Amino acid sequence: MVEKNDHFDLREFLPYLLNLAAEETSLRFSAIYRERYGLLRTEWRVLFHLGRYGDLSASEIGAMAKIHKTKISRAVSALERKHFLKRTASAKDRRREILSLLPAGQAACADLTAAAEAYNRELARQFTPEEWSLLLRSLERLAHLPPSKE
Amino acid sequence: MVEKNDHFDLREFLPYLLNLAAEETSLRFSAIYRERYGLLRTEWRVLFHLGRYGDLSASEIGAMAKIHKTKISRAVSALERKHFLKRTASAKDRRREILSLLPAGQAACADLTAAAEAYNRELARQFTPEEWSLLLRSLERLAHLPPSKE
DNA sequence: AAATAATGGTTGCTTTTGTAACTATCAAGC
DNA sequence: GCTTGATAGTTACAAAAGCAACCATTATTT
Repeated sequence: MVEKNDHFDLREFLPYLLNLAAEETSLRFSAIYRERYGLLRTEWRVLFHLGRYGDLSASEIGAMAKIHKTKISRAVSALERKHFLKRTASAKDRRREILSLLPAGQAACADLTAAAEAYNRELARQFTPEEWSLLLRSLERLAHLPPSKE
Repeated sequence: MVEKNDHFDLREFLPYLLNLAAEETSLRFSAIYRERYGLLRTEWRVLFHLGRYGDLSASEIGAMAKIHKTKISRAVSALERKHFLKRTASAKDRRREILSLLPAGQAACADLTAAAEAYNRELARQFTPEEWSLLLRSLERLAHLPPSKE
């Protein structure tokens, strides 16, 4: 494991570090929604968006969460099979489907949101409040999200 | 797009932000190694590790980069097909294969490493030096990497 | 020394994702 | 009103990843 003369280390390469950190932190949480409700990551995200922002169409969710429409389509089907949501054809535009959570979906969403908050707080404990908020803001910038107004 | 009364926003959820940022920053760089050399992400990582740390076995790379052995196995086969590396059976342990870069692999690795450095500098320009180094250290901590000694 | 366990690596099968083509509906131009 | 083009969503096919079973070899146990 002798190091070469070159100076550039993968551990200074931001995309690499981001991938490792993302994988590491996602893993433990994905175990929760997988074990409790048999959800996939995209399904959890769609569920969360519906619970958080109310009834939305598939493409609205896609725009907000940057998920491709085929992934959303499959996630919606899966959530429908679980009776977590229902579709309602829009009256004015019959191409669109309004998605709304059913009681089972709302319950799962509330449960998982609480778990997500707890997990987030646990992650935050590794940092000072200043480090934490700087970290979040830096990631927002890298993800090209509009800065949160808080 | 009316917000619910609840307070927790996905944009404060670290795993979500990490995934978005990772995807966003990986995308542009993956276009480079894909277009120039037809490499997949795992292949690029294996190539880089060999270029950076010298001859290694598959499982050594896997341990360093946290990549599963089947992914490595297939990446090594692909790199071998491209004549980017060769395998040498270890004398003392005939199960192990020492992987070493061939000239074509070294050239590709040097080229891509330079591109990675340039891209990294470009990303770093979005931050002050203090923010940048804090970001890297935070990600290392989240990824459970031993802190870099620099 | 034989049996058992552990390690390095590959392969086959299944699940998941990505890409592109497709249907259906709506919007715009002429 | 018809043609063209855009949008919402689904589906089919291909690429990639995950998982488990599988050789071959080495280490360990008795």
